[in-house]
Amino acid sequence: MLSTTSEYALRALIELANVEDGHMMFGKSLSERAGIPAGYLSKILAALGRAGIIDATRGMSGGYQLAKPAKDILLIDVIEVFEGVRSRPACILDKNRECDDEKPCPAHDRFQKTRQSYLKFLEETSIAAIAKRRTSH
Amino acid sequence: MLSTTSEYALRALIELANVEDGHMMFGKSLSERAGIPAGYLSKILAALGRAGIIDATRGMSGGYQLAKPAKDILLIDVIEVFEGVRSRPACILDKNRECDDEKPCPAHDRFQKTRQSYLKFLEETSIAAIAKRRTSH
DNA sequence: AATATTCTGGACCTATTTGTCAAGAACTGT
DNA sequence: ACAGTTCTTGACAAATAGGTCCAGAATATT
Repeated sequence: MLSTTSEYALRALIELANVEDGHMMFGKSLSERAGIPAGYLSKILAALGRAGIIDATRGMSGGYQLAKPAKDILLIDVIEVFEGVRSRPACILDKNRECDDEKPCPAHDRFQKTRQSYLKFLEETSIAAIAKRRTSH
Repeated sequence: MLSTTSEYALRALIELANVEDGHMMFGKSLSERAGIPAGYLSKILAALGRAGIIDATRGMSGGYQLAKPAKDILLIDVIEVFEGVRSRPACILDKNRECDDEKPCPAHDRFQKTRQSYLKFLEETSIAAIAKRRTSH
């Protein structure tokens, strides 16, 4: 469904959403808690940083934190960082094709409902919504 | 969503479903009509043959044909040939995890509806259902 | 039987994804 | 300023997916 990289990114952001406001989490802890190879995670976090989704600080009292409230980070925002235009579900028979009501592929009608459901999930679900601990009390 | 290989397989089977009953289609024609590299398609068709989904005959009047009625070939049957246990939509946060109502991941509830919709689509849609021309009249 | 045709299967190649590693930059506390 | 820490970046390695090619097996026609 999602690439391994996107799964990693979401899991890391969920961990960060569960950190107390104003506090940071080290890459090492994040890696252990989310079950992600530390070296690879550092590249994912760097990309999320460039995208303005998280902030990073170096040094002893550094670490990572969300750059904005978890409720303002949507799943689609995260996935787009890593999968670009392929983030939104496309034609089930050809991911490079435009497939809509005007130019439907033969499976368009049958797949439509699932596609809409998935698209809605990605576009309307925030990190806050899927993090266990609520950041706002 | 699907791997390129699975998309190719579905497109090829749709073409075969639209062939007149009892007739065969050459790999060359299939490759052109479905827009699939001929050399790669031959491996995909060989796998579908070993899985009992299509039959192949060599020689001048040979080619490929469905091994059973298109209505009896479900999308999940095709995809399983190439993606194995990863065919069914799994946990959105970890494709290697068991994620169900007993041991839900934090996103389980929100993703549930989409997951069920996609699973149903794969398990209840046949090649006949998405081939333009109906094979049974 | 010879020939032309088509599928089969293995070897091989290329691109992408995932993962590793280390040097260097940035930050903090002493 | 220095030492200790943490993030950043680029080079590189491993694994997987996608694709090419061709010798050989099977089939039908002559």
